[in-house]
Amino acid sequence: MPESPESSSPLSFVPRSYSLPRDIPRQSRYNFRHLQLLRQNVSSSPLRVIAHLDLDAFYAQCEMVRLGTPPETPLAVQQWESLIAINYAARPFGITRMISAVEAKKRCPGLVLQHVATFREGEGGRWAYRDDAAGSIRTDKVSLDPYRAESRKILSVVKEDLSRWRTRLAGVEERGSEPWLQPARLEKASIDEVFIDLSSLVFGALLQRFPKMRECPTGEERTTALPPLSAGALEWAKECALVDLDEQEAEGDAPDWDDVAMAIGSEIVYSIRKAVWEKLNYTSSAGIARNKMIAKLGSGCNKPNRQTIVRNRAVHRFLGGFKFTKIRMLGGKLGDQVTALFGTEEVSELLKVTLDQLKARLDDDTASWLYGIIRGEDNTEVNPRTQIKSMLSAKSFRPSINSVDQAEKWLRIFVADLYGRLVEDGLLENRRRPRTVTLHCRQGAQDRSRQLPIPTGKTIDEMGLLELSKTLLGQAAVDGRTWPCANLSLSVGGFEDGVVNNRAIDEFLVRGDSIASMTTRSNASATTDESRLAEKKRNANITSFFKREHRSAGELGIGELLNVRDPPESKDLDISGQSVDDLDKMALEKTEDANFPFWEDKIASYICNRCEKSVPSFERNEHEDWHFARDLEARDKQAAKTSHGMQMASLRASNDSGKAKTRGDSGRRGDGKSEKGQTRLAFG
DNA sequence: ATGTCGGAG
DNA sequence: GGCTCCGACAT
Repeated sequence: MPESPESSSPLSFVPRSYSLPRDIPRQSRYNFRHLQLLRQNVSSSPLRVIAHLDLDAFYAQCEMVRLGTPPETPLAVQQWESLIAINYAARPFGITRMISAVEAKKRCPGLVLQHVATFREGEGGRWAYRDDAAGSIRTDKVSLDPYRAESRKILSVVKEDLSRWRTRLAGVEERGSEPWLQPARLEKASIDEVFIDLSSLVFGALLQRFPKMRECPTGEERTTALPPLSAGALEWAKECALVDLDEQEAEGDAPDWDDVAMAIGSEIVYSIRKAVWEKLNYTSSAGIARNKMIAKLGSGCNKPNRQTIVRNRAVHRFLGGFKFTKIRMLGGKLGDQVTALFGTEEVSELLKVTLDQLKARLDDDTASWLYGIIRGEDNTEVNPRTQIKSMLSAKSFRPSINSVDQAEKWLRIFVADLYGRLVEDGLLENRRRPRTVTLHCRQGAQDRSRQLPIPTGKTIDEMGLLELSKTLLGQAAVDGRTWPCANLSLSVGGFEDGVVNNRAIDEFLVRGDSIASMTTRSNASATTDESRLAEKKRNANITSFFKREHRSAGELGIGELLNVRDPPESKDLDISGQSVDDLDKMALEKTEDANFPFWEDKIASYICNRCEKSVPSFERNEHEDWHFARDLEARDKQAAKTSHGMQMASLRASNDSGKAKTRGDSGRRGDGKSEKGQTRLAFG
């Protein structure tokens, strides 16, 4: 039952206190280099913290908010005679997605049934909520615009809260220059889901709350272990949705910094969910873990309105309890194939299969990926792409339609739909425009499509799009084989950015790039001299940025830049604990500039013994950290490869022969080609 | 560059 | 089941 995160029970999901060691210190598995990787959201960092945030029964909540129905009122969203979303109040009545509206009403007479908004033939291309929509399948087309609009609002609240965190953790006002603390990275995964890479914020919080962590050594010393934590250092609130630890781990054991990182991540996520609830009245669920795959599984574990933390020490037990078909990419034919090949759907069973056995039956890439993924390995990046790549407006016809005339009526509606969305996307401001328009139609099992370039230089308007789509329809219908048509759709794609001045782009590259993305890029394109050069250049830019920042920060006194202050939200969220004493004490310790992680004041250069390039000494730490990150990535490079193609290749190949093969150059290995079977991280 | 296919949410 | 969105591959 939806309720405010706050009202559910005060301060759930949030650790009660952090503290520094007071009993027997225990060596951390992590060192200062690992800590530094966190700063740039490097995906191979063993301290990484990823959140997956998922709105509960999203379409249903949108209607609850729009109609103002209370959380305890059962409500379902209807599309023609079927249901596409059911709120949590309705679920106890046995209402599921695949029963009919009539059946639902029988099971729960008090159910509020709200039909989705629709476009209607001859009504000016405007969607509306209509009482008679359910019976108007012949004249109406579903519109998801209201949900897209809510999705955008929610996303902006999430962003706002994340940026509030960054500001607080950075500890200085933004002054128009690059902040030293990277923003959290956000990936919109679908209309109701986002991934957030919280690593950089967690880094900021660690430095803020644990001054010891700022005493970052230089050079070889950077592999010095992080300060130890004592057994009672981290006390989780008892309501915390913590996944149980693996068998060989005990709650009584001293936590390590990855646990602290998760706790901080959880706190940030809690504050985001709270903001979304308070500002927009939506409840959400979340998973917090070291990568996207686990975070995503976690967010589904305690719905609705709960967040689930999967600590690194809990990953194996957590995953062991799942069917592997729940893992992304294994929900389809690849999953079926694996099930058939190994006679099980359980992760715990599949864990017994060796890598070689997997490789005997799947192509190498798929086998390695599968081997890693069921062991909790997933280094895929949180991809900040926010830009839509294509837009599609479609309608299924039952019964089918039979003429160009009928089809053209729908084209008008498609065009109105797409045009409205293009405007939202920035068409009018000339920020973005599509290059192509495509028409698809289906006749029986036969799919066909026709595509045309959108004339460049001319403004795109509804008339123009309609003309193009009519042309396409004409092309598709020449042989008459398109009728009867069961499905028609129009899409635009190949978006290009409008005119932006070059200086802005330049600046964006410098500002937006991180060591993480540089590393990724260099993996993607086998490292050429050019790319190496480009990397170095960016690296230099980043370094010089920090030097700049150092100087301006120097005016304030370096102590201020990273000064200790109250943990954000500490009052609201009751985190504090006794750690304040420790923090105060540590704050008094004078921190030397040389101890700061990101800069040094030397001018000489040295030759890196890894890549044999000359590197200015002041870049040495970054440079070595960069190699370190690459080494980590190289270890599970296979796992990091995404897999859509692998699936297809593997499936296709397995249809031909017994064993799947990778084709083309997709099997190319990077320079980290690494030993077979050596895909696990040393940490985690 | 265009068309086809299939996966996922 | 309908509606999107995406990416790989073939041509």
